[in-house]
Amino acid sequence: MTSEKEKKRALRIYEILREKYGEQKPALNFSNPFELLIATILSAQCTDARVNVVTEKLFKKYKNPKDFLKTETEELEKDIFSTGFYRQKAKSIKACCEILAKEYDGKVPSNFEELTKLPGVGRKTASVVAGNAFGIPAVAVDTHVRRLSNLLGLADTKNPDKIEAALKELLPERTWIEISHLLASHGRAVCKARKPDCFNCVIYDYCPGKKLK
DNA sequence: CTCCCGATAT
DNA sequence: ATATCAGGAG
Repeated sequence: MTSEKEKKRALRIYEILREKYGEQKPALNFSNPFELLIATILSAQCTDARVNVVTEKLFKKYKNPKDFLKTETEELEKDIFSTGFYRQKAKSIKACCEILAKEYDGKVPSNFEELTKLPGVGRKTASVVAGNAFGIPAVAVDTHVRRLSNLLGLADTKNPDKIEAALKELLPERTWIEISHLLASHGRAVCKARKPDCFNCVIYDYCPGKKLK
């Protein structure tokens, strides 16, 4: 139940953000699909800035799934400690690498469904990898996208899967990968969770959830 | 719904 | 000192 008017409005929001923030690339540093996969797993409940600090050293030490498999879990836990949830993440990465090595010849699968089956990889992580490593249209719903989508009236639910569906319905496929980045960028820079800077918001006029006058 | 956990803003 | 931030699995 998506009217043309709503689609128009959503596209307008996209265009304004696109104008302000320009070409978007992931805030996570990576140089190949495997690195993006690992970085995105680490980014769960952790800022991208922190993940980048950790991966700078991490990717010098671990180049491929086998490198991770050669290492004791305890050592890996130390290497990723500051990203939080380090036991879970170390376990996920190990299990992930096991599968990549055995079933995918050490490569990262390039389709969404296969990605989702990997340990520690949910729809958000799978969308990030599919979109940014392989150019497959996908909408990654992280906490920023969730918050801004609701604030902007692009979605009315806390359920990430439904937000993803709503954004895909509202916006043309060519904008899918970018809209996640744009909403996240705007969420980090201006429409911050703790203290939204509505004064400096370029989409203020489109925002029913504005906090300041 | 609960557990997993450190970093940072206030 | 503590509230808030940031996803996935069971």
